[in-house]
Amino acid sequence: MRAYPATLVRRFSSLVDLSFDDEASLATLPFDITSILQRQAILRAGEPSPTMYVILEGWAARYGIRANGSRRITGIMLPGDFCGIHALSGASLDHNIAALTNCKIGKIDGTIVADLAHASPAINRALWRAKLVEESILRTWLLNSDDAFQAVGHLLCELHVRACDVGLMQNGRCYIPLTQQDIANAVGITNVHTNRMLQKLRGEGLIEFQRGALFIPDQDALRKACDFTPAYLHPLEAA
Amino acid sequence: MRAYPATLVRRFSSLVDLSFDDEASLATLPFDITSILQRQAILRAGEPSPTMYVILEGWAARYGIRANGSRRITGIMLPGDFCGIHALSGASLDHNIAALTNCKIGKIDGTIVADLAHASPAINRALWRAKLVEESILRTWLLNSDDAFQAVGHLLCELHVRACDVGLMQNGRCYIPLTQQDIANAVGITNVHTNRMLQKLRGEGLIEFQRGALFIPDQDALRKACDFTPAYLHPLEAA
DNA sequence: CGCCCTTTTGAAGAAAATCAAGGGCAGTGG
DNA sequence: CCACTGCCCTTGATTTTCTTCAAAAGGGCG
Repeated sequence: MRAYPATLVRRFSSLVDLSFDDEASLATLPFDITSILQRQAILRAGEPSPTMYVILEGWAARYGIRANGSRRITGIMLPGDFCGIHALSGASLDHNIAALTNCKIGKIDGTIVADLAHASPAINRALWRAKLVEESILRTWLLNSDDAFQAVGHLLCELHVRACDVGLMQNGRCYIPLTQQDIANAVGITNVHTNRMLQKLRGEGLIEFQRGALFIPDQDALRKACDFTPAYLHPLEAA
Repeated sequence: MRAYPATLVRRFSSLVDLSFDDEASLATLPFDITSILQRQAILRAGEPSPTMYVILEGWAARYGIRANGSRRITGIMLPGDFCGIHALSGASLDHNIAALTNCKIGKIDGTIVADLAHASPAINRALWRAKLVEESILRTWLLNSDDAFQAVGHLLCELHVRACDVGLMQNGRCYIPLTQQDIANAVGITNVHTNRMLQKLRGEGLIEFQRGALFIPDQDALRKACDFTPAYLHPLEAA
């Protein structure tokens, strides 16, 4: 049995230096835990929910649907990631969020978070930084979207680092619960082409990736091949 | 001679309902006006500037440089747009910002903005919403990046709406100071292909676009062809 | 006029999509 | 225990989209 508030504290701690009071506020933040089954919706576009959500367990994805019905994933969410920061500003969501695996998510009253942010500069900063990291990830996806090989490798680098950050790594391996179709939807290519890029990455000895289990034999080599630098994921260290 | 603070008030008003006090605070916000020449840098990646900037006149672009030296524009900025919201959270910028035209920008002490946001819920919300609109634009670019024709048309729709919003329209025409190379860098295709997509858009009677002057004869037709809906640019109306 | 920058055009080649089919693996049910 | 099913991964052949390379045409400006 994990203490879920720790997920929240760990995430905030990775973004800012928290005071004892801040930690206490976060640790005692009241939230309802909801279970979501794999491939089910967490939030739908247009919902003006006054609630903030935190992923406590499992993986989720933000995605949009194109006119032709195809789907594009625009973000991956891991334990500790927020969704619904838009709730703080009363905006409505413009994309969908669905569970990639079975998930447990915490629902938090948005006004409580807003009050907390108002009371604590550090928590306010953390929320901004979390959003800025999301934005950096989006810009990075755009930057890499020109070269499928690089984009696939870069995505795996990103997910590897983020999974590692939240303790999802065992023996240098982590389980990435994305099908090749999911990766295709995230990178903006077809599943067939994704398969070929993965084979190329495997063929060059840059990754081992089977049944979701990702192992990166030589991190520097992969990062160099994919032009990946992790700084944008860690604003605290960078500053 | 324009009253530049009006630019700021107009922008905030488009994001939230401002009280008289809020308007007064914004209108009297002290900022230094700096002129930037076309194609010159406004901010460079890595600068941990404690300053917030507002575009007062002219157009600017956010961009990143890839390992191979090529450039990708990840955002266009018009008068009233902020850059340096990251300053509020002490983060450093992970991309570059350069002037597309001669610009006038206002430099504002980040701590003053932070204080203002702390004192006024509406201003705080406005800053969040501004960032959320930026994020929506990024997600939309990702969503459209699979089809060059649609992406080019969609970008023109976006810029048309945004230019209109800030009063840059005359007789249904607006001047968009992007070269075809710029559009190519924004959409993630080559300038040659951009040229052909523009010709296709012209050939289908969807746009008139010469020397930067954009006219859209039938807005519905273009929007339908490019799967464009402007809601994401106007969070206030949407809510 | 001559220069520079941008747009346009053409032809060839690379990258990725599409279409279609087969193969592996886990779960289900007889 | 085995056949069946569904989902995902893999492969091959073909077509489309986009890039690359190269060159010419157009406009603004000294």
